[in-house]
Amino acid sequence: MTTARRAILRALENSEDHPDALMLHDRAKEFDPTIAQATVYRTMRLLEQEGLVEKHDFGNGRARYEEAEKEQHDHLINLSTGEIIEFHDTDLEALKIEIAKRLGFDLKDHRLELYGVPKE
Amino acid sequence: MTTARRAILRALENSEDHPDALMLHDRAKEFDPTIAQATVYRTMRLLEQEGLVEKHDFGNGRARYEEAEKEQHDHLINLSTGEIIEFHDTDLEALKIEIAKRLGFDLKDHRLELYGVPKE
DNA sequence: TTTGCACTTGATAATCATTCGCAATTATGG
DNA sequence: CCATAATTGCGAATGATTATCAAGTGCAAA
Repeated sequence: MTTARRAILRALENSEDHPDALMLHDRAKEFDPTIAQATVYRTMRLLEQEGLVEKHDFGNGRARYEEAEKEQHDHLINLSTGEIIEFHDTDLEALKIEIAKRLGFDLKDHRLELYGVPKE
Repeated sequence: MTTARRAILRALENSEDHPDALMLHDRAKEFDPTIAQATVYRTMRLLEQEGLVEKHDFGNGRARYEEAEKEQHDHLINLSTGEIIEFHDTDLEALKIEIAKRLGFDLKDHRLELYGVPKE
């Protein structure tokens, strides 16, 4: 456990949005001003492998991260603002597993993103 | 409508898998040996904007394409082989729309990928 | 507390998919 | 056919991410 990693972890914990590597770098610099961008990438990869972080691609070319301990959820992206909304639906979870089973597979992972605009 | 575009379209029509830009380039060379990689990218971007092609990211760093006229479907990726299986589920479609509505959004687009391994 | 040493780091170069710039070529309307 | 606009091929540029490598750091054993 090093200074750099502590800084990145704190930056991540303080982030309610789903930051990308650049945002994390900026935020981590507050705790360790000399931290390098490469260290952020290395640490996020490490945390992802450890299962402590989830990496997402919301389609803007760079990966977004969030802590992984939370209960299972999916994302709705507000196309008007870019805001990311988390949601959970039990029926949906069950249906995903059911569909995979029907096709002859054990579901190992999945990814669902809804893209929408505010009603009316 | 140029030679290059005809070659790319034919390559795409002949592809049942979900080819990436490199695969399309190789296949299109069969019809137009001098075609450039950049032309494939340009053409795919064009076709996507026209709504004739769908672009997917199955998590291997490069985009995969498929014709867009087909009926709505999602994808299940076989983690053991990389094979991509298309499926459609009416309940799932309805549920996506319903969830977006519940959150106050009109669903404009969505992306669902299931990753699984063959049962037992 | 030192020391040893494996693990990290910062800086920078390398990679990989994709996009750009531009001169040369081709499609197309008249 | 001709003129103009659109498209191509090539190679360079881009942007996110990863690799390299010498220097620095955490930490367990002495």
